[in-house]
Amino acid sequence: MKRDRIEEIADLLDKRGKLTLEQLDDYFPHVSQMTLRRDLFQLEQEGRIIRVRGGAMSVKEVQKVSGEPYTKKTAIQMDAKIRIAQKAAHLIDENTSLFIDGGTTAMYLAKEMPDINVHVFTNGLAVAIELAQKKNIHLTILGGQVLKDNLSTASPVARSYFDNTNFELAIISAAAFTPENGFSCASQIEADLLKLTRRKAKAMYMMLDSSKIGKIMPYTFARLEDIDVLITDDNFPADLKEKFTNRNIVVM
Amino acid sequence: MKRDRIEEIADLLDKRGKLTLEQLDDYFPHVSQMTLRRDLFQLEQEGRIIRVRGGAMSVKEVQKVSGEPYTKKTAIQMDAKIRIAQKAAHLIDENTSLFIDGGTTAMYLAKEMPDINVHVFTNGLAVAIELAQKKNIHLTILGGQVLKDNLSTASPVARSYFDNTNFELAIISAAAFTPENGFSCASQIEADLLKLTRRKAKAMYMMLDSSKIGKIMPYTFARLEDIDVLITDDNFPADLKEKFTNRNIVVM
DNA sequence: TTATTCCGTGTAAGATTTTAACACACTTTT
DNA sequence: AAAAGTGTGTTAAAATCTTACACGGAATAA
Repeated sequence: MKRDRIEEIADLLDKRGKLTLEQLDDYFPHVSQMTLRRDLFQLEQEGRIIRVRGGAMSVKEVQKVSGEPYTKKTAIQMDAKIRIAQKAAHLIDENTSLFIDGGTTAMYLAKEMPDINVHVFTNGLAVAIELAQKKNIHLTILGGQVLKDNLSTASPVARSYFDNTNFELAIISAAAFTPENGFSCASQIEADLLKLTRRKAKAMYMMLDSSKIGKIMPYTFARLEDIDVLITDDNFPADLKEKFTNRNIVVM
Repeated sequence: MKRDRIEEIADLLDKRGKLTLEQLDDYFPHVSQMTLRRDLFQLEQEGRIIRVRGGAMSVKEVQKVSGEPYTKKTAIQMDAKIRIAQKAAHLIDENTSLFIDGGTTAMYLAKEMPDINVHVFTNGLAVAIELAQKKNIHLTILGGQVLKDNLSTASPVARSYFDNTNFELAIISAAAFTPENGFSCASQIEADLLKLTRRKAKAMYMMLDSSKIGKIMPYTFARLEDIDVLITDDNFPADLKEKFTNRNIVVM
C-alpha cells in the first residue's frame, strides 16, 4: 500500500529524473501532498532520491550528469552495460568464490549483484565500494598501484594474493575485441593480472558490450577460445556470435 | 572576484558534500545571502551542484555511492575533523612518500591534500577514491579483506606489500585514546597493520579529534610516546597536552 | 571628460514551500 | 476491550526562496 506508492514514486523519478510535488500530486490524486512529502522523505532516507525545493530528483539522474574522467566513462553505453550486468548477476550462485575485474561494466555488475553469500575478489575500487554495501558478500580487494583513469589496481604483487586464494569463476570485461586479436586492454599490468586470473579460475565469463567490437588495445589477455560464456547486448553481430557458439561458448 | 568566490564555493561543496546557506554565510561574511544564492544558482546552471532546501550539495558527492553506513559516520564531529585534516595537509612535503590510514579523518585529509607529487600508501577505499582524483599523487592501496563498516582493508598479506616499500611518514588516526592505554582501535588486524606501519615509518603523525579522548578500544597499536606529532582540535585538554609536550611531541 | 550602460551586489516585501502539531480512522498487540 | 502503533489529512507557523528595485563602481562610448 504505502510501500507500493513509494516504489511507484521512485520509479517515476528514475524515469523522469525530476518531479515537482505538484506533478506528483497529479499522479496520486487520492492522497494528500503531505503524504507524498512523507514518502519523499523516506526515499531520501533510503538514499534513493534527493529532495529539492519544490519536489525531488532521482539520485540515478544525478549520477548520469557527471564530470570526472571515470564517471564520464560510465555514461557511454550505460544502458547496454546495465543490461549485460543484469544478465551476469543472474549467473552467480550462492556459496561460490569469484573474481570481478575493475571496469565500468563490472561496476554495474557490482550494483546488480544479489546480496548473497559469496566471496568476491576484485581489483576495482568502485566495484569494491559498491559491494561493500552488501551485507552477505565477503570482499577482498587486490592491492597495488591505483590506475586513476579506471579506478582499478594493478601490481605485480597482486600475484602473491592469488597464491593463497581460489575462485571458481572470473567475470571480467575487455576494453576491445576482434576475432584475430582476442580480448585486449590498455595496460600491460592489467593484462598480466587478467591472464593470471584466467589460469586460477575454473571458468571465465566475459562481459562485452558491442561497442567494443572491432577495436584493438595494446595488450591481449585472452583469446576467443579462452572464455566459457560471453555476455553481451542485442547489437552483437550474428556472424560473430557464430564464431563463439561454434566453439561451444555460450553467448547470451 | 565573483568567479573566485564561486569556485571556492564549489570546492567547499566538493569537500563537505553538503552545506546550508547559513554555513556558506559563515564562510563568506562579507557578502550577502542573496549573492551566495545567486552563486549557487550559477553553479547549478553549470551542473556542478544541486540546490536543495536550505543550501546545496555537490554533484560529485551524489555520484559517490549513496546511502551506505560509512557516509553516516562522516557526519560525527565533521567540522573538527576537517580542521584537523587541514592542519595535517599542510605538513605534507612534496616528493615524499607517506602512509595514510583508512578512517574518516583520513578521508578528509585526502580531500584536503594538495595535488603535489607524493607517493601515498593507504588501506582506505574512500581515501583512495579521493586521492585518485589528484593528478600528481602516486597512489597505492593495500589489498586485503574489506571491512565494511569503515571501508578499509586489512589483511595479514598486507605485510608483503610493506616488505618492498618505504615511506618517511605515516599519518594515521585512532578510534580511541587514553594516556594509560594509548591509541587503540576496534580490530586486531587493523592494529597489526598500524603497528607495522609505525615500524616502517620514520615519523608518525597522529590525527585525533578530542571526542576520542577517554575512550578505550580493544586493541592498542601505539602508546603516547610512539608518535612524533599530534594533530588535534581546539577542545584538546590543556593538561593532556602537557603530557605530550613533555615528551617533545608537537601538539598542534 | 562626462554620460551611458552594464555588472555585481544589497535590501526587503511577498510568494512559495516545508515543517510541526494535532486529529482521526484503522490495524495490531496486549 | 483497551492500548499502542501506523498511515493519513488539516492547518498554522516557520523557514526558505524569488522578485523587484536601488545603488555604486567599472567599462564603454560620445
